[in-house]
Amino acid sequence: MCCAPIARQPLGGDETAELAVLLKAVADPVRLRLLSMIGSHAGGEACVCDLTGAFDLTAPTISHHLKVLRTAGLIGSERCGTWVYYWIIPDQVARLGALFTPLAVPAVTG
Amino acid sequence: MCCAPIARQPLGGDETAELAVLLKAVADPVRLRLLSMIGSHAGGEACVCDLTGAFDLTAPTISHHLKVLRTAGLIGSERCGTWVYYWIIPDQVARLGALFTPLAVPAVTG
DNA sequence: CTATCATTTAGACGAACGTCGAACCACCCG
DNA sequence: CGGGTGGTTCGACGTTCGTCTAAATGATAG
Repeated sequence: MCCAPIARQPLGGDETAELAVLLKAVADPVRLRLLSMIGSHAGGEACVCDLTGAFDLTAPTISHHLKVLRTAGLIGSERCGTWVYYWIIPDQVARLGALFTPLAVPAVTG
Repeated sequence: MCCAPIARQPLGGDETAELAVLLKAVADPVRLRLLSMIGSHAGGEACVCDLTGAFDLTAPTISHHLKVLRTAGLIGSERCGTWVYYWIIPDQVARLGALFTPLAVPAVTG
């Protein structure tokens, strides 16, 4: 599956189950915004301390959402002294984009 | 917002809330598969009777998932005599694809 | 070593979700 | 009009999710 065509050919149960895990990870306002903030951060890396301030949520909650994104393979993290930095993993994110692109153009009568 | 850039600029709370609704609609194996089946169907329209057989789920459950997709604006439906037909709404689906495409390429020290 | 700050883990609670069975509505056929 | 079939709506049940507080881990400063 190089481009994950949601259309053109019906997806099987296994594929959708795997992709749904990925989609569930981003199907939350906080996580979507976190992903956006990390992805748009200068240098490609963002510290947790930069992210926490943007929400009216407690630190453990932000940490929880970051863990979900990391478990899904969408972001990576590394501790650098006192602070922890996060970055986007482009390949996994690209799968999401490629999923719906073929559906944007209507199926030309099969 | 012409291309929904998840990266390049951090998304606001309102945008993410709206997009999360769209993502939640497809963040389910059954709905993702339904969307795929409808999108890949010859002629661009699929009858409910064609969809129900592919799952080990009851008809009400399939109907529920179709309603979620329709409420999200991802598919349209019409009754044609005895059967009900569903089709993809490309514009709304395209938003999902455009969301992650800019993130696929790493932020060039933006 | 102790104090302090940044982050994660653990446990608990209310809300939302996915599924089902039963009942209901819309249409076709005699 | 009455019966049968295809789909949907309703109400309920168990599970999962998002959030919190409290406590634990890791790292720097004194």
